[in-house]
Amino acid sequence: MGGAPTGLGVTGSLALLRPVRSGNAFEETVERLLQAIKLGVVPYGGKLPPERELAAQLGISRVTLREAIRALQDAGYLDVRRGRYGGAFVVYRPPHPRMGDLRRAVNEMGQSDLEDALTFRMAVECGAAQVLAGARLTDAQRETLTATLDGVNEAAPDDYRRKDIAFHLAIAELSGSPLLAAACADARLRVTGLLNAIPVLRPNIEHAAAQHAAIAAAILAGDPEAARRAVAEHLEGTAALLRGFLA
Amino acid sequence: MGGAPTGLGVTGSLALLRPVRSGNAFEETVERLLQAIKLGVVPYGGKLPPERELAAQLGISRVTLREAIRALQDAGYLDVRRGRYGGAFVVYRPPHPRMGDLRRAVNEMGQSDLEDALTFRMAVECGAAQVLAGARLTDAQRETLTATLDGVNEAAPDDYRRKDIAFHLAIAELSGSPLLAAACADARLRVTGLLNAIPVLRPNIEHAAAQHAAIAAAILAGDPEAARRAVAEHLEGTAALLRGFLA
DNA sequence: GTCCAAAAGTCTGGAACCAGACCAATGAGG
DNA sequence: CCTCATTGGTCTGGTTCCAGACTTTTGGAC
Repeated sequence: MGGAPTGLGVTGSLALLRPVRSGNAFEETVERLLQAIKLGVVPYGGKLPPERELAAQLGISRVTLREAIRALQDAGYLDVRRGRYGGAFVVYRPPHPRMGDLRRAVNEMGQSDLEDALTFRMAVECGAAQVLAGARLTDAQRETLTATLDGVNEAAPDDYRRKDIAFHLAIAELSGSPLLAAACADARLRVTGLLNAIPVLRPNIEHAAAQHAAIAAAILAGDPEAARRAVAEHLEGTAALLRGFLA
Repeated sequence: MGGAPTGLGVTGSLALLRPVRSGNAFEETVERLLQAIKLGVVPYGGKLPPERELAAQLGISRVTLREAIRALQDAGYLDVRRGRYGGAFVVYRPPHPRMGDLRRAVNEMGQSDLEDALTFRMAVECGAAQVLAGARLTDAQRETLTATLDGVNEAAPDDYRRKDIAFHLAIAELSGSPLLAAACADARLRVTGLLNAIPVLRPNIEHAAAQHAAIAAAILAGDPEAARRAVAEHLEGTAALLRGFLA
């Protein structure tokens, strides 16, 4: 095997020579909007930004955006009204989750993709918590953290997921690294569909609440190691649950 | 402003409604290939994969890939030869670094960008090492790790950076999470320009070698905590050096 | 010297996507 | 009731990008 020098070999080339484009602009857009709806970024009854504005934000043409909106309209997620004060309104309530949905959702995703997403999330969220705990926090930062923590604890069941997301993302954003925050958001997105299929039960909430409190406490106490461990423990729980549903 | 309900507010919508396409396929491809060359994924004298294969990996058409290759050829990075045993060969050597270059490079980058990149790198590389140390390693994985470690230690000065990158990326890729590997590669890319501007001196190499050895040992011993700490210590060194050059 | 496989180079038709101009509907406010 | 700003709906021409078939060059193997 003379051949050309292979450099780092497979190592590195896998990461660097990965696909440049995620794929089809239309499908990608549908997926994004669907995530925004299911995550509650745009709540029930809420309105998407005007087409021209949204198209600019997403970096696509209005035509492509409209196709995506049309698809979601046909699928019953959106109600589009024209005229002033019109727009694309969210007409979708997340169904109350059942364990059967979860099993289906987990198996829809490939096993390797699930493992990838869980590993990635574990790494970046632990990293964010550790960084944040190691930083000198301002009063405003401390307040934001406790406020979002309170938000989860006081959330109505229908709002629980949204508040939970807000707490996790707050840690990421407070870390002060936009790159790290984006990575955490991305990681969360990849498991959102699955987490949404987990019923929100009182014991789970209480369990999670204790872990959330531990995370916040460790961060506020400035103990990076404890913060990292607390996040790891928290995420390990849901990760194990999801893994358990693999065929 | 009555308006529509805003959901998670800025949090989340920033991440969700970000651009779907990174931009122009051609430019994106040029950038990628350039990174691969500068990172040493394809070393001096080495050959890029055949066009058809590479196009498939990058998820673009051969036409677009060829345009990118042509641009790099014109810019003097590649030498393209046809016929069997032909291909696109790397004709580029990173210039020998001087401290003046480093100062300039650091200040070219914004302070916040530098801080962001360093934080991000710290988080994801620590995460990767921790994950890898916590996994049950196959013999092949162990061998890959020790082989890349030996690679750094035996590297000629001109080749040191490449081998160093190979070692760091090997840890990321062995973690088994493509997402995490991509994040580590991305993080490394953001500081490559700076690291390349640091002269490779014997004391630095010996210091780094000891830290590399500690990292590998912790991973092979299956001690996630030690692995994480070893990586943190290793990265903290260069991070402090770079921070010292801020205006 | 001839053959052949592997690689770059070329061409074509079509699909996806875009930018921008223009049309149509809607409902609050005068 | 009328006006008008705002929003979705439509159309047109052009650019980018793609999939695949085909051609040419090259150098090792026989």
